[in-house]
Amino acid sequence: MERNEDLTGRARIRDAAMLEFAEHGVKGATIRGIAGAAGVSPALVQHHFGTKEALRQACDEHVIAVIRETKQEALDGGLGDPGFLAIAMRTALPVQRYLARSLTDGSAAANTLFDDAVAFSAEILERGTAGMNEPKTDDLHAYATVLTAMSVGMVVLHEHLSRALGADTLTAEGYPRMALAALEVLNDDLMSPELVEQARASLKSMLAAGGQPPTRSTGDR
Amino acid sequence: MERNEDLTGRARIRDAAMLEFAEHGVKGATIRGIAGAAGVSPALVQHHFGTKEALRQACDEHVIAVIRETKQEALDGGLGDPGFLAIAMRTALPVQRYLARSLTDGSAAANTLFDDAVAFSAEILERGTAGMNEPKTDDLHAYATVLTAMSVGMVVLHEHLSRALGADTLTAEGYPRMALAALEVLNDDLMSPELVEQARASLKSMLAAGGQPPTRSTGDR
DNA sequence: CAGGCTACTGAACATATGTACAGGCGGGGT
DNA sequence: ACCCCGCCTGTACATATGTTCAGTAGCCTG
Repeated sequence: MERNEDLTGRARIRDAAMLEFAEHGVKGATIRGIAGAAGVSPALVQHHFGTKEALRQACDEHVIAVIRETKQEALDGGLGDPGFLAIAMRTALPVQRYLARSLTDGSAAANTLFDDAVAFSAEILERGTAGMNEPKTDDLHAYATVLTAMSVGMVVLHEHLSRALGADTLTAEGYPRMALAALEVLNDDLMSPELVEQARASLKSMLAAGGQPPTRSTGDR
Repeated sequence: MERNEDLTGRARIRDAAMLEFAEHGVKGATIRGIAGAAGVSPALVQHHFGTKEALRQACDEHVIAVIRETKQEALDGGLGDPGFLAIAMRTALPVQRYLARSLTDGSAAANTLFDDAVAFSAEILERGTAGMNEPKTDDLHAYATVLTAMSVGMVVLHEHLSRALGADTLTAEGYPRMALAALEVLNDDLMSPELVEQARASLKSMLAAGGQPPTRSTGDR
């Protein structure tokens, strides 16, 4: 499996690279910095990935794989409370930060990922699945695009969101407060009242606890 | 005035720097690239700004000045249709792109600008000005923060928005379609129905014309 | 054990890039 | 006329950085 190999060498470098890329940008991150963060020599990075650009592509592919995996998992287990936002919560933090940076740094993977998210969002809105209403608009594609951009934008701006709210919105500490506000900002017609109330209750309990999401107790993994 | 001097040397460099910074990031942009784009020698950049970091700060200060000026202008002339979105539309395109990049590259100016936008948004929401309703929420600060992040996020992700919609959302070509969808995505309670209808009508006329905002009926092109 | 393969390292190299320096050009004041 | 001063340029230099190369250690296979 890929996972076994993941724990050794190559994967450590790739994970470190994702963090460094996210922190300093593709151009700002250095091979030496990545190697240092991974605890290996700079030459090993070249040995495994050859070039910096190839390393970047490896990160892209890994992110795509994780996202697809997470999406499938969410679809199987019935998509959670506020849809996309919940999915974003699940995916690993380094992946999110790398993706957020890639969206402004520019990468083919980020582009297709965004476009896929728009298509997925449009699909869900169209055939109102699980408490999702079909919005009354004459431009559903633009609707889905804007909705996606707003969701993704909250991840891209997580640093500023977190600073303004006083808690990291990418962790369970600041996430519920942000998500609750998002539920109020967005149009009520999007979700059925029951689903809204369910999501709100779930987020409020998360807010009170300040800890892990409550879905942990239902035991899916 | 400052404007006369703006046309010569120093200002050309600063404007070129904003574009280069926006395009390649602070780290990715090079002195030589900026000088080339401005049509001057790399040494002149040093002569005027001394160091790359100082040039960056000069860009920051200029952006802050432009934003403040635009905001004041918008406040005096009665803030336009959908509030912040309209303001964003007005500010010069290079400024927006530079700001969007700075928000993810990290800069003190971008941070304070975002925080100011949140405070301004909260202020408007609190004392419902000009058709703006006070939202029914028990966490107005988070509400204002999320609303601001969503608005700003649309600018930050303008490249992806534009690709998905097939038209540049930072120009009058793609903007109305995006703004119309945003009006539908956001909660109706935010603005009074009259203001919503007014904004929608204005945007639709802009969409039909596909040209400049209706405030200037002199059709060129 | 021999051989080879893979993970890994230190040193070296070429280029890109920020920065400093010395000087030229043109105008305005004495 | 002379000189000073701001705008501007070409060149040079030190460093950062991506990349290459030769070589070592461990391990598996024959």
